[in-house]
Amino acid sequence: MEERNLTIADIAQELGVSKTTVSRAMSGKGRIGEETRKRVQEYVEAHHYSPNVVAKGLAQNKTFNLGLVLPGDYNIVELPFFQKCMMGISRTASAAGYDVLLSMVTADKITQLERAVTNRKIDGVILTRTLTDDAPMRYLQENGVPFVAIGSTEDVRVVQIDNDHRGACRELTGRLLDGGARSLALIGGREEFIVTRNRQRGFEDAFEERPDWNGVRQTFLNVEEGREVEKIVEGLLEERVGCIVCMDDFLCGCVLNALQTRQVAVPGQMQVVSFYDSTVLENRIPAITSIRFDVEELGRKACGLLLQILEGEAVEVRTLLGYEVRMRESTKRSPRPY
Amino acid sequence: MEERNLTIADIAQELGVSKTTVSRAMSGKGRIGEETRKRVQEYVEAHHYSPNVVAKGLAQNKTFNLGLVLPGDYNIVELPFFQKCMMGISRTASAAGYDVLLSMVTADKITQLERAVTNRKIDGVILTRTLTDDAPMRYLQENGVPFVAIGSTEDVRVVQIDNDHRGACRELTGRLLDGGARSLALIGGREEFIVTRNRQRGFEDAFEERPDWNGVRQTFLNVEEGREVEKIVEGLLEERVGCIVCMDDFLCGCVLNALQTRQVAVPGQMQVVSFYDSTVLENRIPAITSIRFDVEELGRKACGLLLQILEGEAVEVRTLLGYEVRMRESTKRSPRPY
DNA sequence: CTGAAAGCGCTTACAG
DNA sequence: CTGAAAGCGCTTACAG
Repeated sequence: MEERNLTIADIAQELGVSKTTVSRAMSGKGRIGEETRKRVQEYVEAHHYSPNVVAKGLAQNKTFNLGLVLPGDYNIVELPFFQKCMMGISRTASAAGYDVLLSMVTADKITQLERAVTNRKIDGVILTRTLTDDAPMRYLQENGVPFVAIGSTEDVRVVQIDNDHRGACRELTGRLLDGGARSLALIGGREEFIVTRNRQRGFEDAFEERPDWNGVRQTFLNVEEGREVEKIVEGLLEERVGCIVCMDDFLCGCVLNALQTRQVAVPGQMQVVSFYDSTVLENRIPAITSIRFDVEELGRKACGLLLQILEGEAVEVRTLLGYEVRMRESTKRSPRPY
Repeated sequence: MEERNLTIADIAQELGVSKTTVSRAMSGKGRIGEETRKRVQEYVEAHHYSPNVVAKGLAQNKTFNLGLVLPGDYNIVELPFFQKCMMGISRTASAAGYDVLLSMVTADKITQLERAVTNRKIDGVILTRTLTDDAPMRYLQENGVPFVAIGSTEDVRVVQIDNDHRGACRELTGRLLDGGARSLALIGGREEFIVTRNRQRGFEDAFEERPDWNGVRQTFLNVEEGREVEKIVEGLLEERVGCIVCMDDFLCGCVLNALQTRQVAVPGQMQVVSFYDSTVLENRIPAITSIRFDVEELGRKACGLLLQILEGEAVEVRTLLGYEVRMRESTKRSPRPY
């Protein structure tokens, strides 16, 4: 308890030096005698002194807080993503002496973010996803707040970091085509999420790379509910589509349910893949072919970028992280093709 | 941008009053002339002045930050709970002029929490779950940091708030028994989570209330993986158990998968219920009978309690929130009992 | 009702 | 290499 009230002035007095000296001994800035530094450091350690970061911040016009913007809407499938992101971010921040301040925003309300900025509680911000019409991003730009976006955006002024969703989807789709898929359907979520568009592009890239492929493909976007998926799947079965590509594990789960209800065997009668590998499908049988990203690493790097920016260092505007395609049972070449 | 640099001194000078007066006009503390106050307030609004909360904090020895402790381990089923909690907490905090600082802890590492406390970045803490051997809780107590725990604990000194898991499980189990269940099994997660124990107690309460009930019941705790569930279900089928009670939706999902694989009809041949209603099972067919809590409300109230404590108000040490039992198809009385 | 001054716990030119 | 002093942007006894 007592340590909590120990101040730099106490130490200075105790050691018979000035506050300036103590400050310098701790920060390492400014010239200071080796011996003096040691004396101070020993005292500090012995008494478990730790500086008041808030006061330090006030003097330096910094807060040592990073703002983390999280969507407040509930979408179960994305939750593991955000949690892992948070983990990576908060670890990296912690290691650099920063803490993470939370701002939850919804499509129409970014007041929590505004508060944090207005109250000067943060030095910079990490956005955890990008939208086509991105209110938080706009706000930060207008107010000159440094930030990095997890996700992609065409605005070349924003420092952004993302997994290569397009490349990943291109490769996965390519494998399906090369594996003999003749008719396939893509089911995706909201188009306002830029990641949705990138996945779609990757899907299409694969066809463009194979001009000789002749088959049928169709795309359903902005699909959000299980009911919609149900309808779509029903239609696809009538049209004898043989492969369903889902943009995320929630949609994939719905597709699997719909197929199960209708007694359609996977992969026997229908191949199914997901463009995102969360734990939602973990216990599914058969195991689902999908793409895996290292999300915690994404969080760590995003935070690292922001930290660099805050240090005044120049950073790459665009960072693209890798992916891993995991082929599993749901796309095993079917013994009796549909 | 300019507003961001506006200080109380600027306003004082501009208005020809002292900083003291400006400060008082804003805080409402201390006597001040109605006219002066109005002048200041008008200026403040016109120029979008907003005080530097950090400086204010330094002067008042407060931070206006609340620490939020979240588990860093990944458990998909609990994620919606924590997200909703966060939402409720951050909204309430925001409304009261506080921000939320994140600390992710794991079973063996609470360094992020320690950092936040040591750095004097927070005024109080909210714990989002309780454990039998709770390291974060112990740390906070030892360091005299005010906190409230979401969840229950026997330590009567800690301000705690929880949904009535025990009562909810008692009622749900009771309904199953009254509905004619003759042999049932309880499958639950880690015993170190106090919520697990409370659910188990509620389960047992129901039997004690019905001394005439004669049937078979068994309990499996510390079940964590799909494989384990598989084994258990297999055994239960051999023993002709007719009702499986799952402590959470993850376990329930595993149970359903196992039953499906073995072509066991729900509820026809087996009744299944879950003690926690997340969105994980949302699209399951049949719909699963379970218990529903208002988690965002839980977060709001927890935050409200902490805020009261910080204001020096006395609060109820123990708050118990309600629940809702949702009877669904998975427990419809079977037409041809097993 | 209002203000000058000291203080919150740090940092950092500036001078020595 | 070290220190006195001013400053970060607020609040708050104390005096008037």
